[in-house]
This record gives sequence, C-alpha cells and structure tokens, in this order.
Amino acid sequence: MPTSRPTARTQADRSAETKGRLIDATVACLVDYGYARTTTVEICSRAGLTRGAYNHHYAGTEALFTDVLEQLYLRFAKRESDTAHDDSLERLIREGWAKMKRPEFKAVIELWLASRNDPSLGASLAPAIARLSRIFEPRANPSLGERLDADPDLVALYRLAFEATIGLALGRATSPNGSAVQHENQVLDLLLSLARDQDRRQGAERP
Amino acid sequence: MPTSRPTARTQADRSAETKGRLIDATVACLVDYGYARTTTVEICSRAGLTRGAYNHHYAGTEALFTDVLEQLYLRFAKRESDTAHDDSLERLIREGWAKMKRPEFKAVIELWLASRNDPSLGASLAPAIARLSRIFEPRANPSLGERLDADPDLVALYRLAFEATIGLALGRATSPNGSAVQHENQVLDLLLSLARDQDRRQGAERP
DNA sequence: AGAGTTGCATACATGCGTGTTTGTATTATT
DNA sequence: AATAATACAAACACGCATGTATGCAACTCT
Repeated sequence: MPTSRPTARTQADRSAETKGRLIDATVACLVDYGYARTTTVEICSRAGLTRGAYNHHYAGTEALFTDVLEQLYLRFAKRESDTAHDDSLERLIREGWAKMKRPEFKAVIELWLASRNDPSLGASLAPAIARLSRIFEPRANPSLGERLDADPDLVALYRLAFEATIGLALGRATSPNGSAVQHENQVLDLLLSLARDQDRRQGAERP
Repeated sequence: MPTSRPTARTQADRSAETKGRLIDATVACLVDYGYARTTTVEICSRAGLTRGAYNHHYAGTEALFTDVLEQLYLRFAKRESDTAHDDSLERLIREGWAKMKRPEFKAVIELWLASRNDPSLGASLAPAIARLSRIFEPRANPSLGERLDADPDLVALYRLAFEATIGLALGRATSPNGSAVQHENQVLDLLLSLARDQDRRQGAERP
C-alpha cells in the first residue's frame, strides 16, 4: 500500500501538468485580451506559476504559441460523434460551425491572424494551421470528396459556407454577448437549407 | 505675382499635410505589420517625421488611431458611381466586395479587431466603426430597405453575403498573394447568382 | 542512501515603445 | 517690426515585457 506522501508524482507528470496549465492560461488570455495584449506575465499569473516555470519549458513566446496551437488542433480535431457514413454537406457545415462557435476558437483566430503579420511566427505556426484548416475541409470524407470533384457548384457552396461561418465566428469572437445569436441563426439556416437542396438533388447518403 | 518664397504655406496647411502623412503611414503600417506590431516609431519613420511631430498633433496612440479610422471611413464612404436608383441586392454585394477587396480594408479590420480586445480603444473607435458598418448596410437605399422589411429571406441572404465577404477579406488580408483569387470568384459568383434570383423574383428596379 | 538530474522560483539585466520636456524655426497677430 | 503662438525636432525619463542567470527543492537512478 502506497504511503500518503503528498509528493508521489513523477517528473513527467509534473511537467505535463505545468505545461497544460500554461497552455490553458495562454488560450484564456488570447480569448480575453487578444494576441496583441497577451503577455507572459499574465499567462503565468493565470496559471499560478512564475515566469521561471514558463521559461524552463519554453524557449520563448514562439515556442509556447506553437505548442498552444498544436494543442488547440488536437482539441478541435476530435469529432464528437461518428458521422463518417454521412456524406451530406449539411452535416459538414453543422459540424464546422459547432467547432467555430466554441469560445476557444477565438484563440485560433488570434494566432492565425498574428502568424500572418509576423513572418517568423508564421513559419512556426504553419504546420498547425495547415492541419487545423484540414479539419474543416470536406476531403476527409471520401464519398463527399467524390461528389465535390463531380460538381463545381457544390465546391462553391462549401466555400461560401466556410467563409460565412468564419465571418460569423469573427463577429462572435469580438462581441461575446449573445446579442448576435439571431443574426447567426438567420445565416446558418439559409446556409443549411441551401446545403440540403444540394444534398437532396445529389442523393447524399444520410444516416 | 506671388514671390517664389519656399515657405508660402499657412499653418493650417502644414498641419493638414503632416497629419495626412501620419495617417497614411499608420494605414501602411497596419496593412504591413498588423495592429500588434505597429509602433509610433515606425509610423513616424515612414512619414518622414519625428515623434515630436506626432505627439504635437495627437495626445497618444488612441487619438491617432481614432483619426485614422475616421479618415478610412471617409475613404470607404464615397461611392464610385451613382447607383441610388438600383435597388438590387446584387449591386449591394458587388459594391460591398469592391470596397472590402481594397488593401486598405485590412487596416479597418485590424483596428476593428483591436478595438474589441481593448475596451479603452473600443470606446474611442466605436463611432467610426458604427459609421463604417453602415456603409455596407442596405438601409441606405430606401427602396431596398422596403424589400428587406417585407422579405425575411432577403435579409438572411444579405447577411450571408456580408459575413462571407468579410471572411474573404480576412483571408485576402492575411495572404495578399493572388493565389486565392479563384477561390474568391467561386464564392462571389455563387453569392451574386443567389442575389440575382431573389432580385428577379421580386422585380428589383435595375438601371 | 548517495550523486546527479529535472522542475520551478527569485532576482537581475536589457531592449523597446511610449509619454514628457526642452529648444528652435516658422507663421500669425497687432 | 515686435510679440505671441504654432509646428516640429531632439533629448530625456519611465514603464513594461522579454530573456538570462542563480539557487533551492523535488524526483530519478544505481
């Protein structure tokens, strides 16, 4: 029977928890203050750590942000339900918006925009950004991919949906009060009805 | 006949030119570096002035950015052609996108996003932002406004178009190379065809 | 149980961006 | 023409956000 020593944690565990807290705090700062006003002091303060801890695990802010975006990718990559057999565009839009709607998605947007303005940061974040954008692409579903190859109109509709939901997410990120929810629903409903029309026309396989 | 004295300029002229150069330099910095990496030193350097000049005309960065956004509003507010008699949604989308497409629109986006992350800046920029958003609203045209009041679907389509073009502008702002122009055209063409359908159905007045 | 390594805190040092002050030339006022 | 006010430059001083040591405690290995 293990004794009740308060320090029964392995080094790897301690590192993992510390890094996790730093990452969570960084995401929170990006959501609350945006990239421009996010500082390592505030991050460490929120994480309940000192800047020494941060600097022990990360060489600098770029390394931290890179790890943060990688972690965000993992969070957004996991699907909530198994819908591989549903190749409808409607489902793709629904799931995409469900992800962009989440508050942490603002952190993704902030890092994405910052990476474009800072070449050095951009180089570091490029892989994670590429993987993130792949999450919202329809090619993950082979059956839907075939439909897209066959029908250019479907591609256009998908892209319209992507750009519009990005726009909605941006507006949501900038005014977190729920005042714009009606606005969002109007756009979403229209997009979904357009997608349904296309899906029905092409006989998409639905569950 | 006025003598050829090199200093025949009035004080107001000097101030106006200096402020104009500061504003232009600020816009250029916002476009090139984004809000986070825009500094007054770089602004003054680009304007060919010292920081003393900047600080003589503006109390601080907030005052400068406020003036900049006000100026940007004026630039984007002026219509290129008289189209008051055309109440089609298609025209509204076309003109809106024509504005968002312009490179300086990135400066608007940067300031808009920054204003949301910084409450103090947000308060200063709020009036200009409100006026800017009004540029893209359809209520400017009374006839189109009536159609929108009568038909909720038309409102949804307009909002979809606005959000989608904002998304496109954001993408364009972040990757200024012309690689995405095909992408843009696909989305735009679809939007315009949807708008045309609605316009035709309701018998919009066209020139 | 000892030496060696890793995790983290404290304190220090530095660069950079901003606001402030002082000084000088140009324009306006009378 | 003399005085006042304005436009701008140059130099200063400060805060703040990084990055860099140094030191101690916790864990790992043999």
